[in-house]
Amino acid sequence: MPDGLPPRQLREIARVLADPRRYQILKRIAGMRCTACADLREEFPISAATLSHHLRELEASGLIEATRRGKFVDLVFQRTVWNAYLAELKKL
Amino acid sequence: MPDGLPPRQLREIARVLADPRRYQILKRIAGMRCTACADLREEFPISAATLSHHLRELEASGLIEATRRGKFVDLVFQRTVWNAYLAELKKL
DNA sequence: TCATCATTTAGATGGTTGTCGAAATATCAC
DNA sequence: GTGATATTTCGACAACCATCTAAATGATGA
Repeated sequence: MPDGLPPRQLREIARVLADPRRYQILKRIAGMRCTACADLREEFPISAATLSHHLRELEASGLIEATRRGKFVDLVFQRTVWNAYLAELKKL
Repeated sequence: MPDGLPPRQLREIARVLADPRRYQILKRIAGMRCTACADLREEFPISAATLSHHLRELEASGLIEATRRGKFVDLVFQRTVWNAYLAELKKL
């Protein structure tokens, strides 16, 4: 088992998780791989700018990875990071 | 196994956990039962008013219970709620 | 190149919240 | 009661943040 996440990242994740909409978006990405932001916009009543903002935060926290695929963006949940976060919370 | 926590409480917990100082305070309470706010004030450079504010939020989220004991306040970590929260996160 | 679609950036705004000092309340010791 | 100590409430302020619109960038296809 490698070391846990650095404190900085732990704080980032907790902060990112605090917004309900962002958490929903994360759940959706974790549930099925997303190939475009537009997929998400169909499910959440949110502007493109706001969605982009949330995705940037989620990526900065390490919970997702976003790679461009032509016009679209490929969003994949980083389960390893998620599990490391859960492991940290479990210590408490 | 009883039902999970209601969505409102899940959101509350996530929000409460997002503040680093509050998370530290929670860790301290979880680590050892606190019999006074003053115990915490010795460890964290924080005003009494701010500490009171954080404790109120922690209690409102259900993560701790606070009962008055004379001049002091007895703070106990609610591990059942914590475990329920972890169980919820684990679903993702 | 041009039109179009997907996404990001810039800038603004309204709401939330962590923080404090000061005043109020609660409880105990005398 | 009086005073001392512990905690809460009040009121205010600064910082942060989710959100939007509008404009810019990236990428495709004709």
